[in-house]
Amino acid sequence: MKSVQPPLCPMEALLRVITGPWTIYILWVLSEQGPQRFGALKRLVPGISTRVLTERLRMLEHAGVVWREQAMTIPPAVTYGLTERGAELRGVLDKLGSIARRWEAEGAFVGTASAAE
Amino acid sequence: MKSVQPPLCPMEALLRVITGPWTIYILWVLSEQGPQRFGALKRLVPGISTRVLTERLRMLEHAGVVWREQAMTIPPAVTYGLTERGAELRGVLDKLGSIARRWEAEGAFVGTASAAE
DNA sequence: GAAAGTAGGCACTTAAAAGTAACTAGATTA
DNA sequence: TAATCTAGTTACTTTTAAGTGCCTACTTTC
Repeated sequence: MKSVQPPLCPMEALLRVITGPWTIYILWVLSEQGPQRFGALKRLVPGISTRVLTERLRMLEHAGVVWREQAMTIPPAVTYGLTERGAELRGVLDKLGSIARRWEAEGAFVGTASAAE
Repeated sequence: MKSVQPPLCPMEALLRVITGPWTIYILWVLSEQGPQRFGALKRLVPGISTRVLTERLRMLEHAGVVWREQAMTIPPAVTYGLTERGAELRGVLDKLGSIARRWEAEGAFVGTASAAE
């Protein structure tokens, strides 16, 4: 038995890609700091577990939002960066971000969760 | 012991508002069909449980995205609709939606989950 | 010869989110 | 008199996601 879930929207699919606790943060870092290696990325997203970071990167890669480049050297070096699609996404996310900041200033998120504490 | 969670972004806060399985769907319905009463809304979002619908509406109301109007009649009649903030949100969501549709056409979400099955 | 560094994989546990179902109140209708 | 309608609430269960820690392979460095 599976949950019902709204079926239609491609939007749901997109949101399922960009949401989840750390995803936007990762995209943000890749966008601001440029392409990063796995370890560096992990350090730049403090608190994330390898497991989740790996999973998110796989998912983003699969959706074509980030690219992955593996150098077959012996301590393997893997680098991740934003694709064109990722950049495109960032455009909208920036707009969303400016709304978010304004709303925050207006106090929209006060008790919504993730407030202080 | 609490989970760490990325602290900074107001964006995370906003995304926490608009995500969750049914939220956008609800916003979409309110945007397309206009203000609706609770029961009608539930019928327009097939498969959702009262529990989740209530919770989402409370959260959206709290964030100032939807308004709630209760007529104190005896079978109580409660109506929900989009606020100005909700309309503003819809603007961006539309953009995100057009990206989503394009990406879908390009096959971005094929194995991302929520694909056919 | 031992330790460290890279990019994860795998198994196990825990916590959060969602589903399910039963229940409320008072007027109206059959 | 009993059932129905509205807009939920509450308790309980299930599902899903996330966190934690341990393990690998090979080379270079100490």
